[in-house]
Amino acid sequence: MLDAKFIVEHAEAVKQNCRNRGVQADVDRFVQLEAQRRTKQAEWDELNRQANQVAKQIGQAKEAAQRETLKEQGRRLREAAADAKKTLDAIQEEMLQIQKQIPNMTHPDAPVGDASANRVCRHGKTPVRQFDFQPLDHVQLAERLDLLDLDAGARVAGHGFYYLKNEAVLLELALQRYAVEALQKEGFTLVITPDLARNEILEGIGFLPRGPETQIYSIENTDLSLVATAEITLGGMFADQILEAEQLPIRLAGISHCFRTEAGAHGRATRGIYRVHQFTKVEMFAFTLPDQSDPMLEQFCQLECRLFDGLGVPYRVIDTATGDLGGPAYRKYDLEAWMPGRGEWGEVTSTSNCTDYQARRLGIRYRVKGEKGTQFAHTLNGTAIAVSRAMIAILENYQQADGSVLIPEVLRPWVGKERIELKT
RNA sequence: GGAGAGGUGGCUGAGUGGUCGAAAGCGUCGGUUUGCUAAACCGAUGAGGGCGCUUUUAGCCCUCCGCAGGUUCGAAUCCUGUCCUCUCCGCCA
Repeated sequence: MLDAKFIVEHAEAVKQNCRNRGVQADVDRFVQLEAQRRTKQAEWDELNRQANQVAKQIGQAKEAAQRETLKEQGRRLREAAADAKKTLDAIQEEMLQIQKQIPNMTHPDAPVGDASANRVCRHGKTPVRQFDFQPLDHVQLAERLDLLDLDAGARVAGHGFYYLKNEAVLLELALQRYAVEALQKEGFTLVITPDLARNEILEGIGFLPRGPETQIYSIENTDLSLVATAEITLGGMFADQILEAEQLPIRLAGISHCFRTEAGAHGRATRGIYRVHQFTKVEMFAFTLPDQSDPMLEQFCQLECRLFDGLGVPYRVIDTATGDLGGPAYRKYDLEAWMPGRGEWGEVTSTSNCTDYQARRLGIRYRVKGEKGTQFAHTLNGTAIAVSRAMIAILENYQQADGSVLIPEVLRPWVGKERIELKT
């Protein structure tokens, strides 16, 4: 969420930003409501002040008759105050609805336009491999190597679910271990988060748990949902907390399962485990001071690059265009890995600087010693490893002419072998 | 799941209808003292919003004692709901 005062004072910039991002939000109405809110707020304050004054007099009044008169007066004032409050609440509710639709402001260097304006800003160290045979996609590979059971997944839980088998299980664990150890060396605090969270937290991060378009599975008769990413639970860790400035930045590396309904995504890249309802992800998250968030985004992006360079997977880095940014993001980089079987680049990581947009909703603040008041922290998130997609990239890039798949060297200590052989 | 206790400021913790945004202690910050440090002493020290001022500094008002409602002229205090924490019992990986 943007600050209400900021919206009012920079209405034109906010409107332009909405246009750049292709978002409809009635900024003018918001500005108008803010003026009304102030008036009503003043009215409510004044009525309360009077009522408080009367209440004090009653405490001191000696005569019963005088007390009764004052009581009546107090009653009327409280009623009037309640009315004013009702109007005030209605105004604030309408403002909140608009405010929630307004996306974050955008980094001046982010390309302006829709998804076609996305800018490739760099490539990984590993070159795209030229095959001297027809490469298979991960589904074919997994079938031949007995790594995946999509049929059983569908039978048990429906389309979009899957069983990992044999070396794929080891690969999943190895990828987690690889990411987690790398991040620990970088000084991240390791955490395993809940896989469920309160809807209030989801909303604070910027997910909508309800509605026809929702990506979120919710738990019936509770206010809980399955998390779509550990970003939710990591960001929620400090909800309503006041941090000390010297604690920042705080960097967390969290493991969670991720659950997504993928509503409306049928028919598009649905083959295999590219788009699934459940996967495991190692996620980076940071809470920073405002002037630390830009460099932190670069750091997150570099860490993602290093992880995929280490895996020996070819990738490119996308500086996401305004029209393709999610609401909370100020700037976002995606890593897209080359997936030979699919014959296209596929998103494997995503890192965003959300500035204070999430922190304002979640109440994540910091205090500077010696200064009055508190400020909202900045939050950033970034994928270290999304296991299912990383696994596709590895299987497809490391496949051999004889049908086997080499294990990336960095993962061999955990997989315990250097090659996945065809079963005979 | 059952029974009980409890959620108050950065922390500990007092406060059972009015003068309580809230004692006290700790912590933190500033000052005095001091060769330095410590101790001691003095002072300051919650958040959000509004008015005012606008060069700065004051000043004033409202809201907030987990959260949401209710009773009342008046609620941290009484009532209801809810969330959370702790203890004991049960169950269980």
